[in-house]
Amino acid sequence: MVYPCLMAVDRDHVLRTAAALLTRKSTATMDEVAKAAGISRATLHRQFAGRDALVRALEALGIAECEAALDLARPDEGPATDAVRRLVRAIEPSAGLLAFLYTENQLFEGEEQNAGWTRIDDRIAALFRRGQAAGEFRIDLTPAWLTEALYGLLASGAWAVAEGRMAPKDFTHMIVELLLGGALRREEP
Amino acid sequence: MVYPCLMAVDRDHVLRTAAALLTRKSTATMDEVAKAAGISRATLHRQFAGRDALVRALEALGIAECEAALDLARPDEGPATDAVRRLVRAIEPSAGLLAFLYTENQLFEGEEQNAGWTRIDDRIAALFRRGQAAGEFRIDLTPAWLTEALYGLLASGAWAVAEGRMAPKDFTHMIVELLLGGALRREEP
DNA sequence: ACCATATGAGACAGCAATGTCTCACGAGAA
DNA sequence: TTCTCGTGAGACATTGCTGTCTCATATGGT
Repeated sequence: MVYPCLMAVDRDHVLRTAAALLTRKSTATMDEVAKAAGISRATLHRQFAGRDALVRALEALGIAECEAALDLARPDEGPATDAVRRLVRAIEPSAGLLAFLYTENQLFEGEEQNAGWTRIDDRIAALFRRGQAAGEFRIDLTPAWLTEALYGLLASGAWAVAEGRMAPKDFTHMIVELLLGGALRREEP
Repeated sequence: MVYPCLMAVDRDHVLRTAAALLTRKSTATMDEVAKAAGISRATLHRQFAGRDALVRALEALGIAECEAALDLARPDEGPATDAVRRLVRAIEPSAGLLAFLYTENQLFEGEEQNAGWTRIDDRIAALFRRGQAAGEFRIDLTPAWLTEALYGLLASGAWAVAEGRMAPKDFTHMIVELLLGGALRREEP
């Protein structure tokens, strides 16, 4: 019997290595990506038709991880505040990849973006909208902007951690507290 | 009499055009930059030795505009809350350029970054620290993170406006309210 | 042992952008 | 007019990355 393709595991490894590298250096060469993954450029090119295909695959990975994080966070259950905290916590391992894709997406200006992002945007925006409807969140900040801001804060946090300006363990707390509570000190109750 | 160089005004025009273009398309060619500025590639090359020099000049411009915005915002006067609002308002016209440089800075990973950014970081962090000392801001979010988050929100806001997902007039309000107040609805006093 | 398949190494051409050059044109000063 | 200087247009070589190819090797199943 022939097992024609056990590249699946390798493919995932390459993808994650590439994600880690491109997060740090978004202009890394195919050669650098290959070296980082411990394979030759030829093999890299066999698995991903070209740099474009690699980025697309990373995009698909990012989308899948976001969806998985959303599923894990149960955004429809309990207080929206807690759901947001669960979401950030679940999405933390993917934050670096997300930060890369967030800036890379600026390149896709002409073309239509992957429908997966729309789905994710909608699910996150729905969470914020639910929080507004429940009276937890203020209504003068639109769900779309809160979603956008969440992406921005995730990217900022990922970079801050990557460059050693923030301790990894503070990631979730810093993002959630700023996003939800803001910088202002609350009045004592 | 000979007037050897009235390129100063042109240089500024080219710089601002390049900033506007690179904000939208960060991989724009020297040729595209030149065409956008209404000059030939040769002239562009005469004013900026190369693409690197152009980006450096844009960085200097961004630093100068940030410093000017900080001066204008008087970060040491009055409540820190108001100072932050003044700062965001003053920095709004430069937000696009800032967003470009914010992502471009990820490229300078190896080299030391321009000292100007350190100065600006320090001034903004000092503002947040002052707010903390005055009891306006909570102390569990570090000034460094608040500074980083401000950059991230400025970039997110600039992109949201550029892509039509946010009205330009909402820019300052959305950023300041989220940064200071957060998404949570405040208890009625 | 034998065969199949994936891999690594490297050669190769193509391409896009860069940086440098020359030259002709035109506006402005003398 | 005449001279000068900045400019635009384009040619040119160079560079770095890409994508494709071949071939030798190693690994793993039969």
